[in-house]
Order: sequence, then structure tokens, then C-alpha cells
Amino acid sequence: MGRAPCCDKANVKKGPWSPEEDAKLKSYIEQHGTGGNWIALPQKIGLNRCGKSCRLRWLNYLRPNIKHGGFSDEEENIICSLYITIGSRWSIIAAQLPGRTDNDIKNYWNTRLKKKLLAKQRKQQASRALIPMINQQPDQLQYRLEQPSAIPTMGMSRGANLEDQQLKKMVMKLEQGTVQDQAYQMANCGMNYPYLCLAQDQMFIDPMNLTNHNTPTQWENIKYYGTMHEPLMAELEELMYGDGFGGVESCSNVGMAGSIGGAATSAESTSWGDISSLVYPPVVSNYDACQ
DNA sequence: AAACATGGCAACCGCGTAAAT
DNA sequence: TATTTACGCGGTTGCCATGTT
Repeated sequence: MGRAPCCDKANVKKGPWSPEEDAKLKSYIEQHGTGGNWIALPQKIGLNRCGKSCRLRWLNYLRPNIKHGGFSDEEENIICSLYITIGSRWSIIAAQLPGRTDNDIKNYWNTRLKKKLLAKQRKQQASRALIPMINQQPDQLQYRLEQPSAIPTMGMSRGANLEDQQLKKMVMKLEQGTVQDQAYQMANCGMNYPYLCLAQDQMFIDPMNLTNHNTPTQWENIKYYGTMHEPLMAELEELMYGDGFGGVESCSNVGMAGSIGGAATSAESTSWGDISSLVYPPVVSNYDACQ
């Protein structure tokens, strides 16, 4: 029963690829394609490699039009924004950046972008701590300092998909015109109900649940909805803290961003709360209105 | 100049899901 | 229907280059 074994794992070569191996793989795929069967490929070419390894080498390195290094500011912004919206779904993020691989983006995030953003955050926090002390009354200052934790951070991966009936009703409301507008219609295409993602004092729509194709236009729409609609925000807060919703604790997957369907791995993994404000400037919320 | 630390990146590992038998 | 494996993905590791002491 079952399929035949993939390869003799004990006897396949591991480690860095030689130029000869690269040339063999590249030339074969360019002429014949993968044939949809990576496991059979190395045998056909005469490579002593696991099919899985061939696939990785092709996708991350040999494939045409691959870009390495030199991420532009625009690309950085897209990566940060998407990370905040959907978490560490690198393949989806890579789909928004032509020529970039998920591996490349993941590496870039882990080695540079994350640190860059955290450094920026520390700088902002330092300056933010000073301004209220100079300009505000003590009671206002206290309010200001409490604000960041007033709305909890939630898992921004699939964990933020709010399945509860009440929140579904809110989505229905969007469709019925309470906050209806042209961009929403474009984004939604009249298909599925988008899932809502709550983050700090902004709401996002999970792009995975909009349509099946990721386009720049769609991303613009998503960003559009990132600038939260005030009435909807108030209603969401009511649901979160009012009797009907059962409080924050009843919501599944409350916690850190970037732990999609699995363990958040690195001890230094960055929380949603750490970096979200660096990408999207805070919108004017009822908190700020109190100032 | 040598030893050590750090950063960047390619490749591997392991898991969840789909598909083949 | 059960079992087994391929595929695709995200997380992690290990090597090499570069920087610092």
C-alpha cells in the first residue's frame, strides 16, 4: 500500500550545490520542465540528489528572474505591512514581490528588517516618552501611557480570523452598506466574507480571504481598509469588552504574531505589538480624540 | 596577525495536507 | 477506507565572509 519511497536518503548528496549540478538541473528544467514530479527528476538528470532538494534549489536559486539582495524601500514596506497583516506567511508575501523567494524574504526579515524596525521603535518610544511629560496634564499623561495596552494584541496569522457569530454579523454589515464603498466592492468581488484582523487600534482584512489572486491593486485595497473605519472600531471594542462577546479571553489565538498553525520558534520572535505602529502610523481613534 | 564574534544566506528538517495506492 | 508518501511551507541550522578585539 502507499507510494514508492522518494529516494535512498542515506545515499543522496547533501550540502552546497556544485556549478555542474546547477547546470544539469537548470538545463533539464528549461528544456523539459519539472513534469510535475520532483522525485523522478534527479534520476532522469543523473543527479544524486533528493527531489526535494532539487525543487528547493530551482525555486530559490536557479529559476529565471530571481533577484537576490538589494531590497528597495518599497519592498521593505510591503514586507513589513504584510507581515503585520498576515504574519510569517512568507510564500504569500513573496507572491507580492516579483523575483523574490519566500526564503530570501524570510532571511531578510530575520537578519535585517526586524532589527531595523525594533531600533526604530526604541527611538520612537524614547521620544514619545518625553513629549507628554512636557505638554500634558498628569491625568492625561496617565491615560496616554495606558493606551497601548487598552486594546490587546492578537495573533495576526490565521489566529486573527474571527469566526464568532457576532463578528460575522459585523462583516455582514460591511456588505450591507454600513461602511460600504467602492473599494470594498472591488476588494471583495462579491465573493467570500473577508475575515477581520484586529491589531492595536486598526483593523485589517486578511488578504488570504479576499480573492484567490494577489495583485498590487488588491493590496492597495487592503491598505485602504487598514485605515480603520471609526464606527466599526467602536463596535468591535464593544464586542471585545462588552458582555456579549465574553471578553478577550474567549477569542482563540490571542497572543503573538507570527505563530501560524505552529510554534513561534525563535526566542527573539517579534511581537505584533512591537512593530505594528512602525509600518502603519496610528489612525485617529477615539483614544486620540480624547486628547 | 590571530582569535573570536557576528551577520548573511543556502540548505536542511519537520510538519500539515493532498494525493496515490 | 487506511496507509503511505509527495508536496509545499515555515522554522532552524550550519557554513562562510566580514568585522572586532
